[in-house]
Amino acid sequence: METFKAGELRVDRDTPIVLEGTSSPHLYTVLEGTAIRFKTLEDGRRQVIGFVLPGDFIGLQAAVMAEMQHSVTAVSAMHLCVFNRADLYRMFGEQPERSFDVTWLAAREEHFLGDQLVTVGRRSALERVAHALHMLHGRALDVGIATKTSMDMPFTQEDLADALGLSLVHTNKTLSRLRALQVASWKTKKLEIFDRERLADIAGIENAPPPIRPLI
Amino acid sequence: METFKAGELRVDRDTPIVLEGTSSPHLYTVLEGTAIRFKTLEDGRRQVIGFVLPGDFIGLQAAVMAEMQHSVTAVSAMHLCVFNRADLYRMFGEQPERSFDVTWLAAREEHFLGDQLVTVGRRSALERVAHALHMLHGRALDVGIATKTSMDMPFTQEDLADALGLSLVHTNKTLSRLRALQVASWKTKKLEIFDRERLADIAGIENAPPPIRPLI
DNA sequence: CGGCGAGTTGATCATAGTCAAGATCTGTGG
DNA sequence: CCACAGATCTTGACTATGATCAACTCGCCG
Repeated sequence: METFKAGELRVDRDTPIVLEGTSSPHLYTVLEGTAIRFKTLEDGRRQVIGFVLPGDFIGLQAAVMAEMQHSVTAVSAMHLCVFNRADLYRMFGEQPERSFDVTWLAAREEHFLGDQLVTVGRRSALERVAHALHMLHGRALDVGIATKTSMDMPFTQEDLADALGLSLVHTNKTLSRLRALQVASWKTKKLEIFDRERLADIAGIENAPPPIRPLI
Repeated sequence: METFKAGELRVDRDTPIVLEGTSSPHLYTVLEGTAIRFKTLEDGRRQVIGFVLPGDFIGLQAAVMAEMQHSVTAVSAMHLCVFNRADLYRMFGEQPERSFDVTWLAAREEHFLGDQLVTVGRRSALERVAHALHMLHGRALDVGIATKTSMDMPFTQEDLADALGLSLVHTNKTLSRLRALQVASWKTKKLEIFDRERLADIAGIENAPPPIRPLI
């Protein structure tokens, strides 16, 4: 993978990394920091379609299709590894293994989106919030940026609300409920998980361990 | 692509093609007919995460990841082209072009899901139904199974409701509204589009023609 | 003719949205 | 170190969109 590395990039919180409708000559993997993927309607309504954690790809869509279908903005300071779009195409010719891994990542992204769609389409507010916290904590554990009982939450409650298709107010009230239930508490950029078991239960998760990811 | 073709398959309406949580040794492209992709919660709630039309891939997730994350069931008689999972891996080594196209398809699927997520998360019932009809008609036009003013709708209203995160009853009432507005009418498996322009307008769609698809 | 799946319609209920006001937290400059 | 401003979070009161329940109709197939 080193062969294809074009450089590194550091960006601040709130920096747009890629924009919906544009085609960047670069794509990125996240070395450090977090971001949100989202789409915006003309009237300002926003849907967060995913959370970007270390190890994730940014800009694959633009590299493969003509242009990005969503925007990505940093929610904390980030450290990115930069690749050239053209090199991706070259890689498909030279490194079938890596190419397969890229497709794996795309399939995984599809999987996340499907899950999110079920959450937004068919779960109640309490289930949604529980599901989101469970997933975020689980993924953060995977990449080693969380402990069993707590993690940093660089997102705002508005980000979460927009991810879940709920209003900010209702999301906040639902978080209070989870706090009252002694399941999880999110205060001042810090999420504390008191009972991950129960959280999964409320979210309606039956579960299995997450798949092994390829290293990129 | 002929090299990798393992056979053909004909299935009836209501036949499950792949199941969530399983890994099939095959993957398919649709030559004819339609299907739905969906996920089910233990308590029976169902979320339709996509509609499968001719030219679409089925089973890519299972081929790339360990197992399928959603089920696919035929909603009309279908004619499928069958490939072996193992051959996909071989293809990545032998045909970089085709491999890139497969990744393109995965990225497109991701795009559809993102759109759907916006619809379910942030649009009103009327907007959702309008958006879904617009998209289905648009895609059907693309693959040549619709005219400018009408198309076959093998789905039930329950399928649509489950795709939009609405109840069946409310979906039905919203369809009545669109009929009253003289925009579109869906009666007995037939969708009629009276005013595609207006439909797009109600759905809140601004924009551009769909991307060119690679032939597989 | 009878039965079943799908679609239609009305009445009532509940979840989540909106509006509004206040509290708390954060960063900035004096 | 403090004061202030803007962002973020919190809580309450009221509203509205869509869910649920229930009954009925229609079309199709035996």
